[in-house]
This record gives sequence, C-alpha cells and structure tokens, in this order.
Amino acid sequence: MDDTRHRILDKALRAFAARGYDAVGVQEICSEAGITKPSLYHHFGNKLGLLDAIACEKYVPFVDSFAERSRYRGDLAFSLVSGMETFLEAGRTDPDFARLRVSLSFAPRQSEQHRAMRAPAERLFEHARRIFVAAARDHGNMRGRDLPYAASFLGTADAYVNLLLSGDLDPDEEFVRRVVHHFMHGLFS
Amino acid sequence: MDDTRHRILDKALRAFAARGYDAVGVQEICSEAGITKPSLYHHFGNKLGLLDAIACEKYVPFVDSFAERSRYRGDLAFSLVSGMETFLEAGRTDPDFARLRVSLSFAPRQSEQHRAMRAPAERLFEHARRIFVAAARDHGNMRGRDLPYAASFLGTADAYVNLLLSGDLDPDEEFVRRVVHHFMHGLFS
DNA sequence: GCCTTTCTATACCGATTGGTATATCTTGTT
DNA sequence: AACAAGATATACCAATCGGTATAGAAAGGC
Repeated sequence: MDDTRHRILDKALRAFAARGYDAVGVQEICSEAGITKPSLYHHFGNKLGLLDAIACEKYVPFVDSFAERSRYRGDLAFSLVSGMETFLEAGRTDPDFARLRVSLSFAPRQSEQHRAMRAPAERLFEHARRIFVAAARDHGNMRGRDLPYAASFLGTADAYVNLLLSGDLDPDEEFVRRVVHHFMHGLFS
Repeated sequence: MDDTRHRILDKALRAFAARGYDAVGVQEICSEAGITKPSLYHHFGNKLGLLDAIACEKYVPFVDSFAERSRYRGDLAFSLVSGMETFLEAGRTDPDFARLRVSLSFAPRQSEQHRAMRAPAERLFEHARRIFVAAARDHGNMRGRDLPYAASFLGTADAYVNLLLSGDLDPDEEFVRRVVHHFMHGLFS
C-alpha cells in the first residue's frame, strides 16, 4: 500500500533527524514501521533511496516554496521576511525534516548524505542569491556581493531554525521582522 | 611513540572531515596511519576517544583563541572582526578540523558526534554571546538580543568558513572588514 | 645483568551492517 | 474462476562493524 511507503519514510526521517543517516540501520527503520526489509527495499531500492525520496518529496517542495515566496518584486524587506518565514514555518510544521536539512547543510562533501541532498541545496542557494542580484538593480551599492549575502542569509536562517528546534526560541512575526531589519540595517537600528 | 598518536589522530580527523564520523571505520584509520587496531585502542580507548581527543586538542584551543581575540574592550567592530578572522584563519591553517567542526555545528542532538563536541561548542556560543552582552552596555538598543545576535554571527561565520573550504571564496582582510560592517550597519552602507 | 612499563601485532570475537533469493499473500482484471 | 502484478514475509548471505585476549618488542630504571 501507499500508506506503508509513507510510514516507512516517516520513521526513516525521524530516525535520521535524531541520530544521523549513517547511525541508523535499515533494520531499525523496518521495526519502527512494523514491516520487514524486503518491503522497504521494494519501495525504495536501497538505503540511499530513502534519502532520495526525502530530497524529492520534502526538500524540493521546500525550495519551491522558498523560491516563490522570496522572489524579489521590488521590496527587499518583504522578500527576506517571506524567505525567513518559510524557513521557520517549515521548522514548526515538519521539525524532523527541518532538523535533517539543517544538519546536512554543512555535511562532509564526500558523504552519501551530502550527495543525496546536493541538488536541492544548491537550488536553494541559487534562489537566495537571485534575491540579492535582483535587489542590486535597485540598490547599486549591493552589486557584486550576492554570494556572501546569500551565504550569510542562509547561515543565519539555519542558525535560527536550529534555535527553534532546540526550544531556545519561539519566533513570532515581530521577531522575524526584527531579524530581517538587523540583516538589512544593522545592529543599532 | 607520541608521534604515532599524532599520526593516528591526523588521519582520523582527515577521514571524519571528508566523509563523516559514522561513515569511517576504525580499520580504515589504522591502515591510513600504518598501524593496527590494538595500537589505536591503546592510545584512545575507543572510537569515540578519537573525537574526544579532537575536542580537547583542537576545539578547546580554537574556542580559547576566539574568546581571547574577540573579547569586548569597548570596540565592537574590532571584536567582531577579530572573531571572524579567528574562524577564517582556522579554516586556512587546519581545514580538516574546520570542516569537521562546521559539519558538526548543527549535528543531530542524539548523535555521538554532537555529544563529543557539545561542551566546546556551547562554550563558543557563550563567548560569542558575551560580546553582545558587553557591547549592549555601550549601545543600549542592543540590549536583550544577545542570543539571536550570537546565533546569527556564528551562523554567518560558519557559512563563510564553508565557502572558504569549498574554494568559492578567498577572503582577505578587506573582505572580513566588509562582512562585519554588513553585520553591524546593514546591507546598504 | 634483570625487571617493569609502555607500546604494537597476530588472530580472533559476537553483533550488526546493507542487501537478496525465494515463496506467499493480496488485489484488481478478465 | 483464472490469472497477472504488486506487495510482503521467512530465512539467509558475505562483509564489515567496534572491540579484545594474548603475546612479543622496545625502552627505561635499578
């Protein structure tokens, strides 16, 4: 059944998020999902197929959502607030995926995890970059700095998601607005 | 010999940085170091002992260096530039350790890696926080925001280290100064 | 000389790893 | 009712995992 497939993926995601891809055995996922190994391998091919499915079914939609909501339409603050909200809302609605994504955002380059998540992660970076490239047309002195701006913005976003998932933070709208205000106008404003 | 111990740790660090702690077997580290398992276990007790040694002999000095160089002495820009330089210089002088540290900065909380690096990582965060707590005495409207400021600063620093290690960035002094300027005064200045 | 301590290698351990050959069961189609 | 196709289980595989019991070198103190 398709319900089985969903249950397997759910348990796998939870385990990967809690202890990391390599530390979780296939057998454990099967036990948690109440099935046996051949069933898992029927649906996903191999262990890496679980990550691929997560990339396709979770990461890609997340990137799409970020791309659409943060697209520059002439108001940089609006794009950055929307983008940051996308990150934080995803952390609330699907904390397991958010934790996995954050933990893999700086993963070792030769690891299987990094390879599986690489494509959507790079797309995410490109979309963040586009915001600043587009905004530089209206704000000349931003020109040519889109790479460090994108890296800084995403690094900051991941740091806040990490705080959120740790329970050290419960960001409301006002918080997000202030965070972006800091990013745009500095510490003292 | 003490030289053996150092060689083991060096190979372990390189492998962990490239592919992740769980993906690297003890046997592989031994082969790389040109020794056998009992020798490794004599020096480090168990596999986790390798991470503990890295935490003690690499992470702790890094945190100490950051704490001393970034200590607030009345000039926030100077502290932040010094702190950022500590990160980037460490990425240049010891890229393997830097890659491992960055890859573990958002590691799953229940993983062995996270537990081993937790203490120095939390100390690093506390020292970053202290900068902003101290600076808030001179700049009143920063007060009470030290947690998000520290998270954002460290997230940004890790993002730049990650770019540096990927070869997408070769930050000079001017770059660091501008990054901190952005952090303090915003995008447009 | 001898003895103790530190270090290293041979050879092995049980447990778990990812993965599969084969058979059975379920389900919709004709 | 017969059949085909997808889904699940039993039982197994070789390989690798982290770790160790035992014994032989090496080295310093006496």
